[in-house]
Amino acid sequence: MQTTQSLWNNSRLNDDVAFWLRLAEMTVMKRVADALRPFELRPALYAVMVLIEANPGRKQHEVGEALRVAASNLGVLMETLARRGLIERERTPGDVRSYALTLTAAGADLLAEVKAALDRVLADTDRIIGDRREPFLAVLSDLAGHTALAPDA
Amino acid sequence: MQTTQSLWNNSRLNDDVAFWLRLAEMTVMKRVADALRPFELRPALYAVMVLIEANPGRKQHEVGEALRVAASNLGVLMETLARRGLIERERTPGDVRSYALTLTAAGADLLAEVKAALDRVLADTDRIIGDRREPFLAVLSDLAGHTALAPDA
DNA sequence: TATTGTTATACTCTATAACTATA
DNA sequence: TATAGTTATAGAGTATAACAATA
Repeated sequence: MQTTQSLWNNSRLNDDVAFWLRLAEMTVMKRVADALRPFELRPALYAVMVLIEANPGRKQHEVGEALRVAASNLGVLMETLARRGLIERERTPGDVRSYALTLTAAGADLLAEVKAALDRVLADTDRIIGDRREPFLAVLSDLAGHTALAPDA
Repeated sequence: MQTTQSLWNNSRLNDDVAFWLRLAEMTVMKRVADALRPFELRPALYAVMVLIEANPGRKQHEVGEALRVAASNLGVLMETLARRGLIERERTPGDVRSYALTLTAAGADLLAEVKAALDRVLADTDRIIGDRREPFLAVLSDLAGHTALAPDA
């Protein structure tokens, strides 16, 4: 049955970057979400943990900017991770309003496990991408506005 | 301020296709959603209309498969479009259970307007992608499993 | 038995506004 | 005045299961 094939071939969507971007993102993120589920983590929570691990002591709104998560939504994510004992929030000395975010030992341990599990899933997508990885990432970064990589100088 | 830059550079996410895919998709689809809002359409509704226009008479579950939208959710979308008089659902002669989907004249008129508005937005992303368009679309298609393009022969 | 489509419900992520407290 | 973070609420999309009607 090649029903869906002809549907796409007849459609303007076949040439539409936006919707192929959407389909590809859905497919990949679904795999990521499935890999995270056994750890009771969702993509947003995992991304927060990775960023905190790589940048300990950062403030909440800094993590939010990097991940494009609104401050209001990030607060809930942080509360979830803190309540599970995976991250720690300490008031910064300089500014009492903000937190310094770090992973707890339990958080670091869990993250190591998660990364291993996720690597198996992402290895699959890496294989699909093959040697097109670098130019592909470049386009994605450009489309994302690469504000997270190269802010207006 | 280059706060977010260092956050990404220190992070494993910097090399992670899944999350760059997510950021790029969010950025582009936000523009699409903004362009559709004046017409009181959402991305999912627009995609349905385009697919019906290009493939008149198709059944509901066929459109759902092409767009990767579950039948349960697609029914609501169709009801929305039908109630606005943008699509028409006629029972197929061969199978009383299924619908033959077509755009109404009003639906076709609206879609033409929407496409013009959307072209202006997508032209912007096209400019960013430049001559990398073809290989970029190829990777996206591969990641999406290209089941919508080349079903198991 | 399998398929087409519907209904209901829950979950995830995002967006917005109003708010407190501090700088 | 501006910033850091919280709370509440709404919206869009997805996922699942149970269901009726038909093939």
